[in-house]
Amino acid sequence: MPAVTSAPADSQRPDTKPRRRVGRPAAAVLDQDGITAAALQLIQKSGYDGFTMAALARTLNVAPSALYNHVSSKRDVLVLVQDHLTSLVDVSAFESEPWERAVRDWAWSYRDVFSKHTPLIPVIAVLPVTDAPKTLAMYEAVSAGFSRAGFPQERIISAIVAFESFIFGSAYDVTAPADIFDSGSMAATTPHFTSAVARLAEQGFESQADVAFSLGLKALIAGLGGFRA
Amino acid sequence: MPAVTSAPADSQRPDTKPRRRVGRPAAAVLDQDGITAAALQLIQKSGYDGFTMAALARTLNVAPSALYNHVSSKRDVLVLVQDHLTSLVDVSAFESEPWERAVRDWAWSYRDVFSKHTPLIPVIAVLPVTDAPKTLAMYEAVSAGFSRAGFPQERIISAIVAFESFIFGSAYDVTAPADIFDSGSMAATTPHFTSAVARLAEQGFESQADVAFSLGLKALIAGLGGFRA
DNA sequence: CCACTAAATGAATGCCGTTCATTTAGTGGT
DNA sequence: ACCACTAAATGAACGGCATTCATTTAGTGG
Repeated sequence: MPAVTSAPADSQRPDTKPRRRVGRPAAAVLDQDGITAAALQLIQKSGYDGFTMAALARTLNVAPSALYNHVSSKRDVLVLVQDHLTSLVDVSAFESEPWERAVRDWAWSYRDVFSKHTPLIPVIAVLPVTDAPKTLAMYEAVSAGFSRAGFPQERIISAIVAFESFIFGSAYDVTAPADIFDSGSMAATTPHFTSAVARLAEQGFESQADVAFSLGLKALIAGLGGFRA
Repeated sequence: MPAVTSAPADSQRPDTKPRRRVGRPAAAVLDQDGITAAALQLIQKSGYDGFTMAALARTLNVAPSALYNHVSSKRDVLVLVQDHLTSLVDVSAFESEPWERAVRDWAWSYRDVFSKHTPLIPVIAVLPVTDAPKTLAMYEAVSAGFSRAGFPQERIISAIVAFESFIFGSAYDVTAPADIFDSGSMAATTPHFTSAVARLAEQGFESQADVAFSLGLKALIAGLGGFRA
């Protein structure tokens, strides 16, 4: 028993409104690059909450379903955006600077890019590199830098993964509210923690996230750098 | 003009089915602990995709809307689960072992717990500690350990945050597919990376994620441990 | 005993991603 | 010049989701 939505069957030629375009347009309106660019713009304007297939389609003056001729899911769009963003990560220092400085610059740049795009982190973290050519290019540049710096081949990937893990985790920190560690009414029962938080706050100019990132990064560079021949 | 859904108005007392219970039950069926336990069970059985308010309600033999008497949103439930899971993280070594070993045990335990719950990471990472008492308790235990080990007060929080960032990032790695670094058809254009991947694979027994985690953790412990008085 | 409240129901709402039959404008082959 | 084919659009569905709300009812405290 189908629910009849009662479209009046008596309209012979309704033409109450000028028929909208349907069918193949003069030239293709959409392609993956256009979709990626529009997605990025939309995300910047409306955030990841406002990033819907419907909203994306609207900015492209197209029906939502049209997107699916060029992309197979919303996740696909996120992968495209991710890959584009990764191409913005600065790996140039690997070709001019000593390893320590190169890693440091790369790590900061990487963190800064994705701290504005943390919803992509779960996507990147498990994405096969095959699906993201620009990401693969970044890895190549970094691997080459590690290799040139004298890293033993069999440690390179592990070291990069360690850096990346730290970078992704730190990207979240950037977005955390400033008072995240305020223990409020529980302060009395957590004396060590509460005092440590107070001590940090009372002398902190720099952003908390930046201090922690700087500290950890230095440790990783010193520790992992020790593997070089 | 409300859309009339045409319920036949002629049924005086339909009683086609025995009326379901409605109204206040003998005793409250739900509370936050019960919801948390059920949520955790459901997540373990059906994963985070299968974790719906409707599904959760079903396992509790309750209408979905009933949950909202005890919890204000789905995110709330996730916070409850997160806090419970954090109480499973082992901090006991801070009371018996030297700092290096204690941090190591804590970090592995922390990573292992959340590698099975990565969808919670975006939640934890930005959650004020006030909203999660057991999480706060973990921080207290860890802060106390750092303090006892001679860490300067104003570095404690930053050091913990650095560890945590690394831990969260590494939790994602655990869930990544084994062939995530297979460069496929692009292998020719990424020689350094491809060879490094091959070298790692050819000698690797241990899980890739574990190797990277172990390496990075050692570096962080060595580097950050240097701050102790 | 009665007013009040906590706690349940189920119907409705408004999104969301995705699918599908259908339409149409170019394109390549004969 | 025609025609078969295809790429690319449309809009109407669909099913699922979190959440809201009026309503009902069983205990509870004064």
